[in-house]
Amino acid sequence: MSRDVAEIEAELRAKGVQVTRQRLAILNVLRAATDHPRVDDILSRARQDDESISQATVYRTLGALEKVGAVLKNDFDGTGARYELADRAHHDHLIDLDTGEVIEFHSERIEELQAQIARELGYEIEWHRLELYARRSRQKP
Amino acid sequence: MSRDVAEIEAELRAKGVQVTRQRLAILNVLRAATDHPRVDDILSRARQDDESISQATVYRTLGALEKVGAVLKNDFDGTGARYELADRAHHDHLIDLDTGEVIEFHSERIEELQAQIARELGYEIEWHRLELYARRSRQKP
DNA sequence: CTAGGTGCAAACTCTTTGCAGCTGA
DNA sequence: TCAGCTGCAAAGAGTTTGCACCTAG
Repeated sequence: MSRDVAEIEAELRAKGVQVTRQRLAILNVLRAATDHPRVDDILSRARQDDESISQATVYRTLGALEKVGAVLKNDFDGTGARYELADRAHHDHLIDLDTGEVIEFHSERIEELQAQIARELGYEIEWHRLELYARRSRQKP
Repeated sequence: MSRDVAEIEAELRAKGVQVTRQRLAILNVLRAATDHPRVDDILSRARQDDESISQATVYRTLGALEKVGAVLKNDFDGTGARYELADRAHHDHLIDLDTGEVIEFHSERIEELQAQIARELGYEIEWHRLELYARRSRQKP
């Protein structure tokens, strides 16, 4: 998976989304990120590329990219949005309560159970959010 | 489950939490609620009981109650916190994207799978959040 | 009596928006 | 060219906090 930015760029154009210098800088930041950066992090990282980019543009760009499904928005700790590129397979998150580290995982079985539960309630899932807040297990001391 | 407010009150006292007139009003609001009210809703409902209660008190009370595990905080749509009494068995939420209605459900199988996944990653779950955003299934038309 | 709670209003954080100028296709 | 994007600064929405007074236990 994990497309490179040129590919993402082409897809955005195909969807009629303008790809500007600023948007490219933001996409590059997300492409390079191994964490799930917050808006301010994205802004400061993008500024290393493009000195003049503004906070408003970052918000507007992330909003636009989210709308076309190019990025995913999260808010693990309720202190503001965190973003990631939506270019890989679907996954959920486990958040290390001590370090804040975010680990991605996927369980087809859980996905199926969710769909089944929704179906039984008369619903079809549009999307879902599963976050596990956890601590490292104690190893034998 | 579903304890009445007098019981909750006693437990709070046992935990060293002062139970004031205002806190009681808020607990009664949550006890009576069938939805997952936002802070402003809780404030206005509580004011029917106690005219003078302030917004700051609602925020501080909900914070205090959450800290001792008496209430649960949610934020389904990212537009602010919603609260519910933590007096029933654990459950997750399905949010109707068209009506905003919140349906509670529980799956022991999903809980187990979550714990298993965490274990495999070397973690122990402290708590988790599972939200299904869904629409009513099409019936045969 | 007094540690802790309350009301009020100001302050804060995160996010959105109006506007005039800029720019990608 | 010109619809759409951008920077700036101001405005919003939700939440927190300092302070003087009040009150549960």
